[in-house]
Amino acid sequence: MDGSSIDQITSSESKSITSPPGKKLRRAGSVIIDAGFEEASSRKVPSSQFKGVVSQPNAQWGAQIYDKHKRVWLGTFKDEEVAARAFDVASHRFRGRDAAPNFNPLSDDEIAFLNSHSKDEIVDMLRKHTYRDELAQSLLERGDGRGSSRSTGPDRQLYIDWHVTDSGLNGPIDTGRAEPAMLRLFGVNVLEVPRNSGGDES
DNA sequence: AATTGTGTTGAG
DNA sequence: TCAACACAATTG
Repeated sequence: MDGSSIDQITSSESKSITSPPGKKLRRAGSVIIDAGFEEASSRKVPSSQFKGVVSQPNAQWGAQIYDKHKRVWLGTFKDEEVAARAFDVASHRFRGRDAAPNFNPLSDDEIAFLNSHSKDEIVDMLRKHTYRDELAQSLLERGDGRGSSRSTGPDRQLYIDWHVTDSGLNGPIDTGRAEPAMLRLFGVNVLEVPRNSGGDES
């Protein structure tokens, strides 16, 4: 596809945006648990406070949802929150409005995206950790279909930062080029960087 | 060997 | 429906 020069992340010491991808970012507005108690001998992993999230023996987190007496595995995740939101996504897709999400209800855009895919597809995305990108991709290509020609402008690049939003989108978004307005509409911080910067990131 | 995902059980 | 636990299947 676009094998040539994906996105050169210009370092850009701009203060408006936070750290570049690859760095662990702090999340805001999340629930912080206090895992204060631990038994002396038992190595039992602490149970998750989130629905649909189970701890794995390896100190990771698994997400699962039950559909018709059957367990549907949603994959394993490094972060408890991500696993919890994976459940939220699946929950919305499986049970529609009856879903009991761990976090805020999903945005209309995301729900529309969910409804445009089968359960298996959504589960597959979650398990392969590609849901976020698929969702972003879908939203970026949406619209009136008229502004798409302009989005391919080669003289600008977008640096996209992320943070946890109410709509439930998090993680880095890989967009070659897209309409900033579209991204902002989705609650993503977008910084347009002129190409001549060409800095490197540390 | 390490990790993921399933079998299974038991509680709500 | 839900998750804890045990362990088989899978992956590196």
